Amino acid sequence: MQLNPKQEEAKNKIEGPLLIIAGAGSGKTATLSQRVNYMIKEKGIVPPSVMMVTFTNKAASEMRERVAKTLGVETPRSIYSRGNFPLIGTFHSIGIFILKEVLNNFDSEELAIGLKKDFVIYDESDKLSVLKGIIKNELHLNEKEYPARQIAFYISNAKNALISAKAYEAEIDSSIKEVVFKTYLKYEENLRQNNALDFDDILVKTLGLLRIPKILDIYQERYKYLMVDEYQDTNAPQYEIVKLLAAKYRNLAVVGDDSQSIYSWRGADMRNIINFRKDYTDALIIKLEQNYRSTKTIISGANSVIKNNNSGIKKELWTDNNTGDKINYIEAPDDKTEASIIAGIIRDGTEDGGQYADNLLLYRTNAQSRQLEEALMIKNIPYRVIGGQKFYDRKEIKDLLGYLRVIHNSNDAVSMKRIINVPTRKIGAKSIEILDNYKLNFELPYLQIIENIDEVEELRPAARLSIKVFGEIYNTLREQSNKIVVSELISHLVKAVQYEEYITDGLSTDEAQSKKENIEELITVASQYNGMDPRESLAQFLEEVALITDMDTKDEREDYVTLMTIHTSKGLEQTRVFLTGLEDGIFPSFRSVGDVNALEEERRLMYVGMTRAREELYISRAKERFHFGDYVRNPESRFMKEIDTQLIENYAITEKSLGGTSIFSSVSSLGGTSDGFSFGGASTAKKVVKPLANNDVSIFSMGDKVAHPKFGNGIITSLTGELAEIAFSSNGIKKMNIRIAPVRKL
DNA sequence: GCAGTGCTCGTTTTT
DNA sequence: CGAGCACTGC
Repeated sequence: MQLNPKQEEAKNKIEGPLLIIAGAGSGKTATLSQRVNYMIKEKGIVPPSVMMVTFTNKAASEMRERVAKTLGVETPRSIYSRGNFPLIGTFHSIGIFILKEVLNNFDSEELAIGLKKDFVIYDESDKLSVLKGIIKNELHLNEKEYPARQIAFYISNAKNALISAKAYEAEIDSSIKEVVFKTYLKYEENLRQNNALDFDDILVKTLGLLRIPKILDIYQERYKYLMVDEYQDTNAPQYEIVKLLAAKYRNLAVVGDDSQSIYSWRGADMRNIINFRKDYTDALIIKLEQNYRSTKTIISGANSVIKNNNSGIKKELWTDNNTGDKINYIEAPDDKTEASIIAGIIRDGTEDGGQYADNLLLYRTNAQSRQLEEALMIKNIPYRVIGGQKFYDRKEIKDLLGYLRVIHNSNDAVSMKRIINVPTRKIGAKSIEILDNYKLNFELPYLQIIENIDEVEELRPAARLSIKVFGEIYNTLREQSNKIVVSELISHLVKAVQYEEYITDGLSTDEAQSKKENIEELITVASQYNGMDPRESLAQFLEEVALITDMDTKDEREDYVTLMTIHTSKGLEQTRVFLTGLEDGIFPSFRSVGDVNALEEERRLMYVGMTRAREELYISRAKERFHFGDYVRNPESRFMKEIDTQLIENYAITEKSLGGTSIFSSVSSLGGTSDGFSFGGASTAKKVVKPLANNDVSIFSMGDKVAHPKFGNGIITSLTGELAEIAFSSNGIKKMNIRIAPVRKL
């Protein structure tokens, strides 16, 4: 791609500080990748001295791909590209990279950051379980009064503001903060003992290392050229990390758009980009305002919304593209109809030769995806939901990862508690509590306690025996982890602990099948590390799964509609975009309406959503929405009123566009009795309300094999009229009315 | 020790 | 409405 003069200028400015204000769709990625190319090919800069920070793993891998192409080398699959290549990753992945490298080369006692090598990363639920334990068992407080989620929120905010546990004492101005302080102290101690860190710590600990002069020196000397994308969304630790790394050579290019700053709730501070020129008074500032993505209409619409914000850097997006169609506004009577109209438009679009993949469906909150999914299912439209309940949050995946984590680090108490009795091996809550206390008092890894379990006198002999049995499995797996790569280790582990038997028992065949498929997928992901040193493959795999999100996984094989939150869509673009749920209370969120700053952030979110569209933009709202158990009527979103009316065309709701709702509403009115059936095609199988079956009894006879969604497969052992006795292979004999039961002949 | 049941409570947005 | 949780009865 040929760069325009401003992009060219940004490409050529290599030395010294540079701020690129890159509007939506202004060719930022092309500029950045060509800039890297220019540095290396024209300026003779060695690739490993370049560091580039992106916002998502997906952006990082795309950038790696582009850079690899221009350099004519193979794309490194991760940040550990030992070869002659720039370091490209998110703040978090680069942080882990630095932490691991430093901990492998320096004495951890000397570094004093409370972390040793082979650390584990705790996710949200791990964090909550630690906090719950502290609140309940150590502080003896009522969890209802002090919910772990709320405490976690305070602690996370403190970390993002670089306030340590000790320093938090100065923050106390309420009884809740008093509790936060106490919990925070114990939480940090707990992490240290488990050799674990949470997500916020990745940045805080990395910063801690870089504050050590001799460490900082290494990284300043190695990475002399720095680039940071989405700079408007950096938080305090990230800002400090960049500042330190850039302090010596000052070759720092930051890219961003204050109009697209949407993460302040996560500690991001827009002032970092606005004040860049104050931090680096000699900075060159380049504004990329020409949009190559969208029609004139869409750009005008987005501009008319964002101009209602007061804060920010002055700029205006413009385009040479066609005027294009008007923005379609759908005002549906209710949320079901809203979804159904959208599904109808998508279907009609494909009948005219379009692709499902041309459509992007956006919403404010993940919960809104449900209605849309149902409407798509009814019309048999393939789709994929990004985000929401993530693959790695599923029980079977968390269980197996729990095993891998305790194999990797036997100090990891959270994972140990998770798996020591999964599948059940008669190690109950009481025994786990005794082990826990023992570990806490003697500061021993689980491995050692288990090996010397006979010394734990509080345990009954039966419990001791159960733990010994577990200990043998655990030891075998640990030994194997040195000999076989992680993908094989998972297969072994599934067999060793009889995990498949565990999921087959007590679950329907459908559920068990989907869990098995998930395990298969996990093994597939892990097999990327085949051929590596076994221990190293385990370590890297665990790191990957800790940092990866759903949106990072590539899926280019099929034609499907994509659904995601507006936040997740930042950086993406699509031919036709639907922005749904434009109602005050939903978007903007009811939590923001009273607060000017929060409202401005919501408006920026609206701007982000609108500017995702290339050709067609649909905006929709429902006059009535089934929200919390009953119907609510939200007024039209204030953002809708901010769009120039001349740009809008009201979508005419016809009989045809309503078609398809009737089937579903009659079904859902039955309520109550529901049986899930999975929908083929989409990867996320969802439940749908289904009426009672009305089977033809005459097709069944004694000895027939049948399938039941709850009980699995079975054989009809007796049949009198409609009443059948069915022997299920894993659920025993059940009596049921075969006409209305959800059974299927095999 | 564990499954099954009834209860409560809740909802932004994510690396 | 539904996930998650405490409680109860084996």
